[in-house]
Amino acid sequence: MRIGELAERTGLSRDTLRFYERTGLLVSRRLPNGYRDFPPEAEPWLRYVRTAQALGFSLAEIARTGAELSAAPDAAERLSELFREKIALIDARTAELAALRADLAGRVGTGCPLAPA
Amino acid sequence: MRIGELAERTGLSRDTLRFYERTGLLVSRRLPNGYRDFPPEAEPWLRYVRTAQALGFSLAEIARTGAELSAAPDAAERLSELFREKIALIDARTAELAALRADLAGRVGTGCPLAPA
DNA sequence: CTGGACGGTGGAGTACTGTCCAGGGTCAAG
DNA sequence: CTTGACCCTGGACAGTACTCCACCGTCCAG
Repeated sequence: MRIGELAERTGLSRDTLRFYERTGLLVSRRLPNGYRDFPPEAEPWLRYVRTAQALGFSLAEIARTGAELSAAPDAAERLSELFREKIALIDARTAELAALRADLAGRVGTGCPLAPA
Repeated sequence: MRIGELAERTGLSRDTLRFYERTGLLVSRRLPNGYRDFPPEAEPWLRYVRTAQALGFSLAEIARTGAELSAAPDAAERLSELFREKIALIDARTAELAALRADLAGRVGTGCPLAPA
């Protein structure tokens, strides 16, 4: 698939996709005319990238696990493992948010809401 | 309180505090010798800044609400309101994370974990 | 065979959030 | 009066994640 189609499917700009390729986050073959040719997996991969990014990972970190992944013989199992790690991270993040929420809720309506918790 | 003390109390660097002041996130008086003199409220305020930052607000946005706040006659009530807004945001964020978690959990162990959800 | 959509490259620029440094002033203790 | 801890300023630099641009090639429809 060429860059325009991938851009439309993922909602990312062409420039962003080229940028991702430069940083190793995305790979492509080249067509005889020099155009990039992305595999169909690029689309779900980019969805995953968004997820990881939303969890606070930098593009460099995501690229690193991506590279590690394509080198692994048991890629599917490794990826499942990554997903489990991300789930644990989400649970931790959720707990942090709950604590923050409790802290803020406790301050609502106090005379001096900026006082130390 | 001088910058060194505030830095130590908040765990931020002096440079970061000066940077925050430049961007309007923090205000200070000056001592006769030119040293910054921060009010005691600076410390809880910076804790609040951290919270807002963790929720994804940019420093500029935080500075804006801060300025608005100190201009408001009913500062305490306005701040309580801000807290309630942040709580709503936390709830939304938590829901997003739950959806993300469900998505990932559904993909764990599938033969092709990168396939569209 | 020309126009327009699409693709390529290299490089500059942007916004944000700091971090570091040189050069210099302030102040209290010894 | 010197030393050391602390403070000041202005400005350069860094990392992240894009975004935009000029200039050029490719390809297909009419």
